[in-house]
Amino acid sequence: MSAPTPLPDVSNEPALTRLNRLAALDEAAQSELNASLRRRRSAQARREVVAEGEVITEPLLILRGWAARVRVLPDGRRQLINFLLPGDLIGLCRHPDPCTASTILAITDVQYCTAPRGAPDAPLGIAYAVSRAIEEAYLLSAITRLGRLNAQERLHDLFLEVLERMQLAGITSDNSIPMPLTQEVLADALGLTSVHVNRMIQLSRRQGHLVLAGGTLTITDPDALGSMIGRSPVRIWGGC
Amino acid sequence: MSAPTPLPDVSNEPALTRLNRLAALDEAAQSELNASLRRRRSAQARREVVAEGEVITEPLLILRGWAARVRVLPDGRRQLINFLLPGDLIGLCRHPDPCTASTILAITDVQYCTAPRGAPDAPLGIAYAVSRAIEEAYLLSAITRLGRLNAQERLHDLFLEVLERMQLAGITSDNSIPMPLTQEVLADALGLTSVHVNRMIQLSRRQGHLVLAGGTLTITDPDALGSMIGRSPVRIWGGC
DNA sequence: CGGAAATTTGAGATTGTTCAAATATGGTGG
DNA sequence: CCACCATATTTGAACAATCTCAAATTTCCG
Repeated sequence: MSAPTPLPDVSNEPALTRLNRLAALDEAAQSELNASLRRRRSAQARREVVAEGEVITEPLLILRGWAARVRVLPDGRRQLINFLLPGDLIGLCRHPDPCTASTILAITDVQYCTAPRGAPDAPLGIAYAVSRAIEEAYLLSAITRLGRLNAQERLHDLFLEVLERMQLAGITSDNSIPMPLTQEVLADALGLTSVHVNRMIQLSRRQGHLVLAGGTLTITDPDALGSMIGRSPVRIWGGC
Repeated sequence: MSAPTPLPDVSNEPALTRLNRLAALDEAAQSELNASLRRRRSAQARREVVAEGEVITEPLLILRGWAARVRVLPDGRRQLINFLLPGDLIGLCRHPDPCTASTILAITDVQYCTAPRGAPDAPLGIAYAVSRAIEEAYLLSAITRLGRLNAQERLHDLFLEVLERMQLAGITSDNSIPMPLTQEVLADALGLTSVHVNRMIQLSRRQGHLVLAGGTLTITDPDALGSMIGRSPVRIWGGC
């Protein structure tokens, strides 16, 4: 009954699931990825994965956990620019890159590996390109979030973004996701105070928008919540 | 004494100045650009250059005036995501691009043209890549600006960004720039109210940080102002 | 069971908003 | 050159959102 060796195990590696959805990976890509996956490194929570100004020699692929691109002001104020989830890439610099003055910080314990080189036209390269484009779209969303949404809306918008991204990576299929973020970390991402984040979470709980307990976040009705703030999911193949 | 015909006239086209500084353009690139430049189109202030969701078939190059990428919420709130100045490119999509749900709005009258194709390794393609990278760096800055700076700091930070970019395009060499933006437009870029923007401008005037009158902005001491908010100019060749 | 970290609560201080009106400013036609 | 209009800036005062600072509580982990 023993079947021939199947394709490399993609079943439970969110990073593979995600890349595979961005562009159908061929066998070459799969095996390169699997080779990389085996040489995984890890970073402890609160440690820097890539320090500010450090020259990234190779792009990295997040496998497990949450990291974030963070910028710190001289007086200590801190802004989390974006979260990096399994399947996200770091330092994919297409060309001479103005060395982005930002640090990559492990929010939880993080596992990552070197992202195998992908020729621009190979499936892997296409997946990378799509990934970059998606990342940029989320950056634009973050600007609108911080500029024009109020505290509660910001919270909802961020939670919806994370849900959407987790679903893409196959980490969840329903409306629940792991939520290891401290209210303080959330505050630094939302441009708010942790005290105020706390109050907004409680408000949203009372209103039945979400359930947040025991490290799990459930969003009652993502579509309804999204339409309240004019949020449309980031589309993967929008044309262009 | 008549010299041989010089290279195409780059002397007073900010877009050429900028691209030429991002990557030394060879004669081929110069002449392609000049050909494009001659077929310039224009858009009136307050008109859309590219409507939301519209498929961009060709990348565009801004030649004169100010445009902005803008996102509008269902209830009318508006966020200007970034400004597009002479030499900036629109719709440089490297690959399948999640059709960015944002509109390009002409803030002033704008002249633009089709950006000539640039092979990835040709000088033009390199200039485009650097341009993209710079744009992304400014997006990250915008997130920090909106998330962690207060009203007056946001104003200063934005003004410094624009000054920096205008200098790169050779539009100004001192610390003065044209400032055609309405306080209302500034407010939409800064995530503030036009009333509050007004008050912050007056405050900065009183403190001697800037002079703003007659459509011209002068920043008294850019370096000093920048260091007050931990702002470091975006570097063009940061390694990587 | 302890202790450190995270969440929650309260009350007052700030910052930024809202609404409305007053005052420039710039461009246009006469 | 002036009067006039539309648009942009400026001002005031009340209000709302968010922050700050401290002090409980609760939760998590060993």
